[in-house]
Amino acid sequence: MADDSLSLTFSALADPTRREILARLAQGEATVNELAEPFEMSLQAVSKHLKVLERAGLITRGRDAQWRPCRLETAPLEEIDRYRRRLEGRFARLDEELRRMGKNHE
Amino acid sequence: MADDSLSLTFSALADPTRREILARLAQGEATVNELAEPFEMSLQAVSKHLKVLERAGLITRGRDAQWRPCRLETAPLEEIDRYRRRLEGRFARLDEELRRMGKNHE
DNA sequence: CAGTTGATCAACCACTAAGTTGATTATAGA
DNA sequence: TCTATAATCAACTTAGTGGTTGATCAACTG
Repeated sequence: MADDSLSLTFSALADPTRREILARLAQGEATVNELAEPFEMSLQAVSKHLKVLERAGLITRGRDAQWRPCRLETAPLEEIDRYRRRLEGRFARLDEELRRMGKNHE
Repeated sequence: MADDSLSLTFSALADPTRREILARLAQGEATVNELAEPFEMSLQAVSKHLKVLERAGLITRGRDAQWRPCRLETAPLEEIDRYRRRLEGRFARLDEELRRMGKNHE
């Protein structure tokens, strides 16, 4: 996979398990064990998912004794939103262009 | 990879080549050859990328003789935007909650 | 210190993804 | 009909992902 920040973010969000983890973190900080609890998979697997989310900047991890509390970070979400708006914006201008030319682009 | 629609969309967007293709399509329809032209890779590879984008609903393909003109579709972009807003919305309410409780959550 | 708990590291396996080349299909045009 | 062009299909290679288990590290607790 490419390692630019948009690719990392989109790729991190492309997994349902990771999206569930983020949904949980939107309710507040949680430890690895707490995050792993709802899933069938092993703790190690969840730990790997967290590493992916962390690399994408979607979470940060603190330290509290032997716990590593995770928290959601929204900066990458803002970045994908800017990407989307840029793309849709260009497309909208095209749409307008075609309309001005009187073409039927439907 | 999971085959739910959010996963398909995020996964499709996680590749820089595919994002370049979408950027090109935001300027207007294009054929496979036209889309492949800027890239070093083979035509077949680009054709595969288009299949991924099509499966995610990010493009549709028409037919014009032997050409298969591609066009951008924005519905999946709207879906990821709704996802983002939902997630950030929940997070914002948490933020508010913590503020009401007088906690320092920074 | 010994034991327990939280979490990560390491090695491995099965599957998928992204690229290649070569063959094939479909249409246009001489 | 024969050839050229647009695109896809098929088979294969390589590398990466998501999961497993077992070992290890780090910190609290008796």
